[in-house]
Amino acid sequence: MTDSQDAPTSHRYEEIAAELRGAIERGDFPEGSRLPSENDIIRDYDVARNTARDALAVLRHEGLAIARQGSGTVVSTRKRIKRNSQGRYSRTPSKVNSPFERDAATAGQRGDWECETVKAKASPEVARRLSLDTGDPVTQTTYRFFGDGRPIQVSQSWEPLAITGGTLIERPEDGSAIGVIARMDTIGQAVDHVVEKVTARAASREEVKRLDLPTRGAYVLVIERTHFVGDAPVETCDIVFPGDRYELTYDIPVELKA
Amino acid sequence: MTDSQDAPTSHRYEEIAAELRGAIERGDFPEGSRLPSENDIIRDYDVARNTARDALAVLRHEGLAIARQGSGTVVSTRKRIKRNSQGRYSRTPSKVNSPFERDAATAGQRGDWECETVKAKASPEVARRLSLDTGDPVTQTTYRFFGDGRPIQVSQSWEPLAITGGTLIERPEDGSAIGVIARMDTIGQAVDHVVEKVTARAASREEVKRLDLPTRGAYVLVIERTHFVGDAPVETCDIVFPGDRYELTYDIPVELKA
DNA sequence: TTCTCTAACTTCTCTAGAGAAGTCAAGCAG
DNA sequence: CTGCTTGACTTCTCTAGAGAAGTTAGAGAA
Repeated sequence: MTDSQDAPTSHRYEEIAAELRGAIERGDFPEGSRLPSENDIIRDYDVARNTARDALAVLRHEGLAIARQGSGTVVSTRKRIKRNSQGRYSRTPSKVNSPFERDAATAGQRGDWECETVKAKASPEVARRLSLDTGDPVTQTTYRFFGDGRPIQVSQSWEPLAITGGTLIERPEDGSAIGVIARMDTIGQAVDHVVEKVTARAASREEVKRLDLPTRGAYVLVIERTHFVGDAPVETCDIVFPGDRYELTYDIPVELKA
Repeated sequence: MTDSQDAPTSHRYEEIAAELRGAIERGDFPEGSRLPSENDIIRDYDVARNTARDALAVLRHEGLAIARQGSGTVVSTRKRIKRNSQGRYSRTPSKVNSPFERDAATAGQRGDWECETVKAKASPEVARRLSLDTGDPVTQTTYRFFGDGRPIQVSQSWEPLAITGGTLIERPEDGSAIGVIARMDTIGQAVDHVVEKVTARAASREEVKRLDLPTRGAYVLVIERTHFVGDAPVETCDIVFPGDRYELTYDIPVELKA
């Protein structure tokens, strides 16, 4: 629930942040417009540079503003991209677009992506998630997704070569089947459930670069996803989103009365 | 995936943060132990106070450390509490403990909670989520959950009085049935699915207080949950977790071949 | 027109302080 | 032994600068 009527504090940087926040919510600064610069705030409020920076940092952290060195601090979009698990994991996916493209279209954005596949050896973490031994061969695919040209999602997927090696779908971009479930079906692996673990954490330096996030204080949503055939994992994947830009929806059925 | 081998930077505060992070990972500072104070860092690294603070801020933001004014900065626990949707929404829940208590027990913690119910009028947001009109009467219940005595989850739930008013389960703490589904069953409302929307955002000042979070840079995971009988919502709820302390798991079935 | 350079911005990093506010243990008064 | 005060810590807020690094619009050259 939104509780933006925060109590007043006696701290100068909070006061300035609250004033700017109010101005943004009132519409004085529409999306994409420039907020007062550090020097403007220093002059207008008669404070030191660090205090002005702290005020802007509050707004940045709330996801209300984005700062770019040399360019200024602008009001960011507050619309979240909705990612729905419902209909995402289907045997018969759409032939014309991917779940990601549909999510982007729902948010009024043009979806686009790039990917790269390499053969690698399973790290201890990947081995654990795929029930392999460390060092076992896997295909590792790195994706980057763009919304209207700006990166909004990165992910990395691993599949055991013991399962896909030598088949038509050894590389995710090969073959005509779209999506892990349809691809695995073509080699007789019938995925029957998918597990998604959701966490939030600070963005790593690598993610800051790849997702074009602010250098200080950015956080991300991470989905650690695994496709299963019975108890056997056949694919695992890390999906990383900018924390303030996404909304993940899960629709959970409740079993009927016994 | 963990990528803690971040590239070196030419920034002093990042260097200091990297050294301290390394020391923590090496085990030099076990969980709960005190990190060097600002004054220690000023002396040891010959930097200004703000630079020392920036270094500690990096670790705080990563969830590696927690600062308390007057007391010091200590290494925090990195174990996440696992919240599993699997088995959470059941017609026949355990009689002896709640899902929350089981989650806490799995993390080796003693679970405890407090709650308070009032009658209220639906806000526009609550009305939208419950398909009511703004101002319609609802019961509003506020919960706070504790793990080993420390607050680790707060939530607020709303139910339309039009459904529960005058029944035995008008207030969630009344009656013998535990959980929304079992309670609704006793008045003939058969919940058949639950929708959970997961987002991450900066913690509000209110949440900082109620969850005992650091005053700067804290973020939370939020689940916006609604119980449905067919298309009709019968309960909606906001659940707020400290962002770096939880892991949410969803198990999604995949329909068999048609 | 198109390209390049420059000057005037912007944010980011950092120094060197000061005082407020909170914590905590030691020692003292009862 | 119990309760209170005191003092030595701690982090937090803020001042008043400086230079580095990145961006951008406009002037002038080709």
